[in-house]
Amino acid sequence: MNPACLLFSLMDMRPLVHPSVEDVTVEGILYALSDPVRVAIYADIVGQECSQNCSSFLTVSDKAIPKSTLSQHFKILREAGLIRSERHGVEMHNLSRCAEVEGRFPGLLRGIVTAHEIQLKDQARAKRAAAKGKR
Amino acid sequence: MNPACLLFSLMDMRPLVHPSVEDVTVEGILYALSDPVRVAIYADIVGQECSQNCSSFLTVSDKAIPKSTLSQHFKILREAGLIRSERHGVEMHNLSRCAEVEGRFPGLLRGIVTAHEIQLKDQARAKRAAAKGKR
DNA sequence: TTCAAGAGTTCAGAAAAACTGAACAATAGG
DNA sequence: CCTATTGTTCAGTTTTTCTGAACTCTTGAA
Repeated sequence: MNPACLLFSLMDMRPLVHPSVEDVTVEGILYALSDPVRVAIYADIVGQECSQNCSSFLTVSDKAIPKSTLSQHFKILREAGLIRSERHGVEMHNLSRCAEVEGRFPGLLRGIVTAHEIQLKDQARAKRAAAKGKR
Repeated sequence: MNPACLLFSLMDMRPLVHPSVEDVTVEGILYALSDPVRVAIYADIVGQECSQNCSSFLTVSDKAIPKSTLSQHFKILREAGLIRSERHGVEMHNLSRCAEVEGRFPGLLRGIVTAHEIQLKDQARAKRAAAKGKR
């Protein structure tokens, strides 16, 4: 048994599970980011300089997300190795592990985040065009 | 109604659905490639010079896949915009649309395929190390 | 110490999605 | 026409995801 796990179980704490970089899988990353809500959350965390707590995502792209669902989304992002979550008092700080993942899979996350940005811009442009066509 | 669709419906054929490049989504691509079987199929199609039919994947990485399941996997890859399928007589030829997707999302597919290759190499190395430890 | 409020997690039932055997279509070659 | 081959569709089963309710843990005030 891992000494850290033993310590944590003796202390009756449930530490958050973070895979080590070598245990991160491509499938896990792709699966985690194949959900619109999760990729929006991840893009936000990557884009922000300071870490974000979970509840700041109770509404993502004009859609209300129940906090139990949000908790699952964060768990999936965390266990895919995409983010690191740390308790700070009553709330959680989430920060991206993109540097680590970049070391193992160069170009992967950059490609995904860039593609996501391109898609957002295209959607915004299409929306403007549709609005212009109506009036 | 799209004239091509009308023609096809009059002819009672069911053409395969291929989204145009601008309708391809990041989520769709990530979802399609988040499955081990599908990413293996896709990597194979990308790697091969000539197009492959579906049944050549009835066993993927030492695992037998029912052909109904395989048909669904190909449908998902196709409707994500990752491959183009063409009937040639009784069988289907599948070829990659990576050049088109590269035009819309530069670096995305390269990053994913490269990451997949890195992971395969790491797994092979870990396997060799485990075998060496045993004997 | 006790109480209340806030952030997140866990659980279990409901809803949605994936898997797959069986039946089916479509084609090529006898 | 008959058969073999390739792939699709359908429906029932299995698996996964979603989410409201109850719960834990921490902070801060009384």
